[in-house]
Amino acid sequence: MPQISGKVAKRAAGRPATKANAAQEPRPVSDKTLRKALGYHMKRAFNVIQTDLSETLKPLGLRMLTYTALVLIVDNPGLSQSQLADAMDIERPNLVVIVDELEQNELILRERVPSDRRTYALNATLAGRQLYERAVAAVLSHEARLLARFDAGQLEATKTVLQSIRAEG
Amino acid sequence: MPQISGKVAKRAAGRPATKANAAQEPRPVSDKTLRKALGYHMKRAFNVIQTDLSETLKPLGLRMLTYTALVLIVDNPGLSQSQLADAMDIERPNLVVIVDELEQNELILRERVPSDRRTYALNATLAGRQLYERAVAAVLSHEARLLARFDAGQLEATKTVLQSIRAEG
DNA sequence: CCTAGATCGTTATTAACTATAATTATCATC
DNA sequence: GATGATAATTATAGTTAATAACGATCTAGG
Repeated sequence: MPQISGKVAKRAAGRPATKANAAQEPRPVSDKTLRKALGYHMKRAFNVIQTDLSETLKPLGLRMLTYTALVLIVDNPGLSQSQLADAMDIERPNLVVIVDELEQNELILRERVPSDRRTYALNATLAGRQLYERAVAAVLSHEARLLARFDAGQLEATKTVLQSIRAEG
Repeated sequence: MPQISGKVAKRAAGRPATKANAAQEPRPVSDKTLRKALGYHMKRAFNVIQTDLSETLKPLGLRMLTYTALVLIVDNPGLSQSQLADAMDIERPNLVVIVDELEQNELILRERVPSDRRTYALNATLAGRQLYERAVAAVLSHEARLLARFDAGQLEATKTVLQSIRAEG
């Protein structure tokens, strides 16, 4: 899942520029057509953010999906796996292993609810809530550093666009 | 790869609201903590755009990766697989099957270059260039429809932020 | 009551994308 | 000419996503 970035720079730096290859100097690959689409920029930017996020979470023993699930469980105590899967936009079968992992790490509990014995009420343990605090702080501070150079107006416009794209579906 | 979206709406719509469940009406799941991070909005927005893109490309027999590769090959005739992999930010081994697929569909050619017989010069066929035209037009018009409601300033700010994120790595 | 249909969590399976190590052929350099 | 680097490839494994199907349970209509 972590994606390597910045290879173009590595390539460009590592050229000895001898007489032999001076002629066919590897001209940088043009992405003039791709860059007309916002989705292209979004994929590249998302790769960067996702890699950064993964490295932030790794020392805490979390991945992006387990982080997302843990945060939603802490913020919404007692929710069901179906609700959680809906909130995460993933299929119910794929959530099972995520909840399994959180449960095995004793970060959450699957509790039976008497009124509907088909469902589990998901609740975080104390350790889960403590990890939540550390993980959320780490994620936000990491991202703040990554976005430090932008002004609030730019970020607000970006957030607005991204949110509205999501809303339309 | 296409991700289902809009499930929350489906769920909310399908409730009969009888006496029994009126009490524990499924309150919408709160993402108040997650939404503090721009990466969260980016993932959701990217899912929407990616799903839209995949559906746009499917009738043309392309996926996101084969589309990206085809566009870069048409725009950069004769480039090598290493250059292409670098431009796409994927590992060289993973590019092989993509180039295989484009070649089997007779959209591109792997041509030996005499000056360096280790590399292939990738070039699009006539069919490849024709499909390129149709695919690029389809992608841009689809995205234009998806982004129609935003003004140019918002989109420009978004593009600037996304590009700079990518540049920093 | 009680049967039919729906929902919840689950298993199994498949496909797509990503990442790493190792191999072969070729090139560059000393 | 030997040594090391590069290009493409093979093999492999890990992660994520999508679908079908099942048992248990709930809901609704007769």
